[in-house]
Amino acid sequence: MTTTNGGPRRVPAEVEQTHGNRSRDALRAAQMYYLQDLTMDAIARELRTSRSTVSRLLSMARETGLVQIQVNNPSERAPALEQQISRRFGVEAHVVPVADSVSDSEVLDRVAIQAARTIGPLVDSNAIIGVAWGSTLSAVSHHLTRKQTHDSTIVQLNGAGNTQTTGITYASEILRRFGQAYGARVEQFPVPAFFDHAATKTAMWEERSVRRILDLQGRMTMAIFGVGSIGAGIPSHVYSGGYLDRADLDTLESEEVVGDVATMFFRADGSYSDILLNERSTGPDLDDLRRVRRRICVVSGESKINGLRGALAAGLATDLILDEGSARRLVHT
Amino acid sequence: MTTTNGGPRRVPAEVEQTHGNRSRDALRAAQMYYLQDLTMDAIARELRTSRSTVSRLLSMARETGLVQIQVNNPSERAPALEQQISRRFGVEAHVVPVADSVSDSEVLDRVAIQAARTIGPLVDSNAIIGVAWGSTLSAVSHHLTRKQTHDSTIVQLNGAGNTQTTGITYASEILRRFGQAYGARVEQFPVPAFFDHAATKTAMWEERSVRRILDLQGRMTMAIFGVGSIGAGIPSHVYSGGYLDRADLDTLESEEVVGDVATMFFRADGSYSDILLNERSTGPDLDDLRRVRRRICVVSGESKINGLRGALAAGLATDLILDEGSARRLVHT
DNA sequence: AATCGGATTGCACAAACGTGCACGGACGGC
DNA sequence: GCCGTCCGTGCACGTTTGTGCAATCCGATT
Repeated sequence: MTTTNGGPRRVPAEVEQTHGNRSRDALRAAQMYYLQDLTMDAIARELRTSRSTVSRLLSMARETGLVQIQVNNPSERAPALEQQISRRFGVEAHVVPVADSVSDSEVLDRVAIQAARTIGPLVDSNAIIGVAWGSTLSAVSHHLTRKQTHDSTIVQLNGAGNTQTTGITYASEILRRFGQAYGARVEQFPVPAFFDHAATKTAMWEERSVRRILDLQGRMTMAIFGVGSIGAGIPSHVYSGGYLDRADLDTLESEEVVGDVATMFFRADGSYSDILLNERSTGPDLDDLRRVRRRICVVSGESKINGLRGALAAGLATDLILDEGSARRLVHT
Repeated sequence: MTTTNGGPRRVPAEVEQTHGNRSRDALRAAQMYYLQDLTMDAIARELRTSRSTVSRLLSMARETGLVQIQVNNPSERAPALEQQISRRFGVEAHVVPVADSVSDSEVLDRVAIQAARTIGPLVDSNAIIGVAWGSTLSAVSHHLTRKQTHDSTIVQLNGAGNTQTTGITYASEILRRFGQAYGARVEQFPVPAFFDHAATKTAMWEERSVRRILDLQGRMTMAIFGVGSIGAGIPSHVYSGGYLDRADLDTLESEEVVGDVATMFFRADGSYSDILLNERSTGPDLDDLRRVRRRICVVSGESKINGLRGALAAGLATDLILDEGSARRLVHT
């Protein structure tokens, strides 16, 4: 029992204490609210505080991962869409329900929230998690729920520098959020997205600082990425953000590239071995990527469908999280 | 779903549909509410229904186990009480936070709710779960959350008949609820709680119908029980419900019995091997009980503390769920 | 065809909840 | 010691949610 009697809050002991009390209260409140179905009002009385404080304790408990809410659609009857996708493409599908009427940006946001909550339970201690960057991953990173792990590492999948901005704060912001959410070390990959000359890449790849990252990547237990798509709709970050020049884009087109994962490109049939630009890209070799045990692909918006098809054909993902509209287009054509 | 054949249950694809829609909607709603943080109002619009329906869909989703809410107090800093109990008694302790001011019956209720939710995640497919009876278990059985499993069995731990009532509806009601919650078969144990003569028990124990139950009990993967306590406070069901006569009670006292689990008695030091009444009791041999992998003991109210001490000394439980007041008394004396 | 009963819906109201705001104590720099 | 800053609190308000009730739907029975 650690309540002060009625009067003002004394606690001459340390900040430790105060903090401890707060988080202990959060746990108590969470148990009473979620496990015993008391109202916040009742909890407030037992905790000798105000209802608003209880409300805040509870949101803290949720945010810090003290409370975890899972939604199962267990084997019994996974919605038809997910089953079809699973069968046809050999991935575990998580379809995010979204009515057709909502705007693209809202779809992204909602896919991101659900992706973050789906990923959470999959993160283990001692994990090495590769994370790409891009608008999708950025959105996801904003909604991660905290989960304490030991000895986990977040490693950047591909360089982010480009000719106009360093792009690094953008990517590192994403990584930082992941690291913070899971209490993990963060390893950035301080190279441009693309080298101008393949030879430079070859040279850099021999540098020990780079090899350290490559080594980490080689030992990834999980990778999280979106897809870029060429063609219909809005071009993704990579195609419009100053990473590639006109000539590069033309080359891609003539090579029938449909999209990319972590700035490594592929065709509609899933082939990628002889695409020139990949020689200069800093993304992970896709053969290597495919050896990672858990590879989570997050996709929002139907404009990405072409890229997604290619990525699936290439077998890049084990898990696919996408909005309902895209899911439907994926199977119905 | 063990309905009598020829019942009103038709399922001409029509109901299938409707029912399917409803449960699919519940899943969608749950995802949108718990995974995407939409308000019920917004969900109602996307589902083209009213907000109240969404509210009901969500409570259905919770009740049927579609949504699972866990509260972790992970290794980090398990509350001091739980750690102390774990260390001193070698059980995993789950302390239910309850202010001192609330009434005994409310304590029981809240312990029961939290126990039910704690047990839920531990139930697996192919489980054989032994369940005792008594006021504690009855309370727990009222709050179980549904969880679909395959090939699980609920087996009654000890007979429930007595000289005045058959006591069977009471016990079977508890079992039925467990079975329903986990989609499990229910195996009753149709014998009295105590035989009048030990010899009758010996004879009955050779009957094949009884052996079938004993065999199941021998293969239990989990056992759930409360404790009875002799001495302070209100006597538990067993001691007041017409199961034992005056002579029995006197004998127990002279043998220094402090409590029971599933009508098998023990002393404060945990010994039980030479207690006469156990020869006539239909509860599981405590040596056998101790071989069960997971043995969950639910205790509410400080009057049970004596019995609980004995049960812990006898090593009957692997997991202990109890209210905060009892937990405190357990360690502080 | 008429009717019955159970299940499901939306409405309306009350209860429960989240959050901007202002207050007050604790801490640290000056 | 004094003041600015930060953090946690309770209050008040608007929003969100649960639920009793009556209306309605749908299949089943007579």
